Amino acid sequence: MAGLHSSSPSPSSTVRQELVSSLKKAMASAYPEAGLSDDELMLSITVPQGQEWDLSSSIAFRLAKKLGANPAEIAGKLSGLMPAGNYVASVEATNGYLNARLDERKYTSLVLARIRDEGGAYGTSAMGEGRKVIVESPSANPAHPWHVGTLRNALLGNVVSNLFEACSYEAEREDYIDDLGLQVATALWGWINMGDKPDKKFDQWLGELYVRVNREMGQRPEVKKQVEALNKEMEDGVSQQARAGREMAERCVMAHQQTAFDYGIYRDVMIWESDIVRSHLLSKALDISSGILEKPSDGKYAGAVVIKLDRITPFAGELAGSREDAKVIVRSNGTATYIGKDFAFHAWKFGLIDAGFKYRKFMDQPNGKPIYSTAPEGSPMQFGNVERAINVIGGEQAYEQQIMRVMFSLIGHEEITRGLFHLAYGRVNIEGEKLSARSGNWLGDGRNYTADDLLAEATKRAMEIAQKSEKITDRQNLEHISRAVALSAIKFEYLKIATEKDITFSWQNALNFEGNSGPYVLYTYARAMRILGKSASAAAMSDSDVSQITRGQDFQLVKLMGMAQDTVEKACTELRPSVVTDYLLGLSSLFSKFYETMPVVKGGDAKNVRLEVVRSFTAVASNMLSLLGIATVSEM
RNA sequence: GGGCACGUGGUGUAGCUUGGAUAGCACGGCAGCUUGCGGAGCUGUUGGCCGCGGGUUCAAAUCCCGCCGUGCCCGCCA
Repeated sequence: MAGLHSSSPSPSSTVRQELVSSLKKAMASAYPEAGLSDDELMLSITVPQGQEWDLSSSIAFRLAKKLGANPAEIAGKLSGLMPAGNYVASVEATNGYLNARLDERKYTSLVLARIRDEGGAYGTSAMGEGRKVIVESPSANPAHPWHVGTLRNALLGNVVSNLFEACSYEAEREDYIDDLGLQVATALWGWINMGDKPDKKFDQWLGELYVRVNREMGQRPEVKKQVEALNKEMEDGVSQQARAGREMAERCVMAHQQTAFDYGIYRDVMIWESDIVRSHLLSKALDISSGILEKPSDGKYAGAVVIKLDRITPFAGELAGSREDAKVIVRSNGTATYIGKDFAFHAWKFGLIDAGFKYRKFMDQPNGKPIYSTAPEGSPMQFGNVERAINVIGGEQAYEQQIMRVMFSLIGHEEITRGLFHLAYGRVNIEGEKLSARSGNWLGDGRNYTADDLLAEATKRAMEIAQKSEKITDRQNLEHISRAVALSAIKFEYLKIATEKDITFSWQNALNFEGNSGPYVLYTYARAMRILGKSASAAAMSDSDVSQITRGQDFQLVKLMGMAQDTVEKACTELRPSVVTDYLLGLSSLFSKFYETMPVVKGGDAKNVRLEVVRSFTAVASNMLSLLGIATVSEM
């Protein structure tokens, strides 16, 4: 049976290792003085673009520099000293490159056997064994629905967590709920004073109310004053207003969770801002950082607790870009600023201070696991206390995140600075306009720029196409299929764009199901499933069947399938979901070319091995898709 | 004023961390491919001073320096 994780090196890295040791031997014999490390050898190996060779090393160029010799000559000499190995069939020198050809039969056997044996675990890694990481996402304001920008955060957080888990880390999916602050006070003022009753999904209703109150505040200064007063009252945690605010926020978060569930996004724990305040985490954080803080008795910052920026800039020169000379941690009225609270919160995450949080079950999730939540009354549980934390937060907050990291260094906890990573993602704009929850430009004409409306629109579009499909035998299942296709389109569209880049949202792109898209990958998968369905026999492939593998599209596909684990490790290390989308597009495209040119069911002697390649493709594609939170369909 | 991020065919993008042999892919345009395992596909074609200028190197989209453009940030808001 397949284990939960693969503990062996990938087929691809197995053959690269083989090439490295062969290179090493050749160099030891020809150029004992070269002194290149294994890492340098490994890094010199690439997969060449052309189809002629399978692996290539540029190490001769590096050696040439060291020895003052001609690269072509060196490569020629080395290749003469590199005999065929287990998987590497031959090595030749071309223009200074060392080009290796794999034994396609042996290598195909290796890859196909690994996929067959490991099944759902194929592509996973033991890289993070025994390590725990917190992923904080999406931390949406509980005053309005998820808009198309919030969705980017939620999808990124989900995939990054999946990647960590695929690499054997324990990932704690955590959502920070800011139920205090002006945005909640604003919505609460509307809830109390405008007398409306919720007549639609609560977050949508509340968001529309929130926009109206913001307009009201712009016109009536007294409303603004009342909202600010409400904001202060909420912070005490015990007043009627504070309880009303929490209750409203909880209803909004429940509605957010409905959206999350629709998108197949789950989490482990919610940490509420009001519980952080209640826990007096701040004073504990101030205790451990007193050495770097000051409380000026006069001047601009009189009565506040601040950190002087000249303490920080020697460690992070880029923070010199401030007009101010200090950052306020605690306001003169005694309440913490955003940075203050976040610093305290992260001291808790890393186990530096104990919050004494109490937790209760917040709600059940469709994946069968409950979400826990901090709460005024509850029981202690084990959350937090990690050595690594990823904050999925918009790039516009880079400055504050950076200050926080430097603060940990300054109080002697360099390891926290190293373990804390800000996964900064680019903005999601709508038609060149900055998306703003407050202004209400997420409210569209007919369809809103919300995660809910996006999914509804995409599902509608998928349904239109599915209804025309003659391939869907299970007509009862149209709804399910359309939903899956729609989700694949949306998720893929977001995740394929490099995290740091800004996105301009357009309905046309969001509803495009062709080309480099999720539906394209699903379509390819469905065709593969059809081929498997057409061949009744699932006879195991034999050694003689492998001899039918050619050096054409079949072997190209096998080679790419051999790189699944490398892809997952790279995506996890670099926190880049687009590494996985790229891989899937390449895989699907190669598979399409493969079945277009090489008959499977009518493949004659090659039928068995080609069927095994098709089976393997479905396994690899489905494993990689599930990392992106995308479910497959067997017909569409 | 300063800081950070981004700049790749008409459009959207991959590659940049770790320099390497013709810069991948999609959309759009044009021309084809279904009595074949599924046309949400496949094939061919069109289109690129990799923002600009220097530098390092045998070799630069990739590294360094300087510009330019766009976005974001520099609050006792979050």
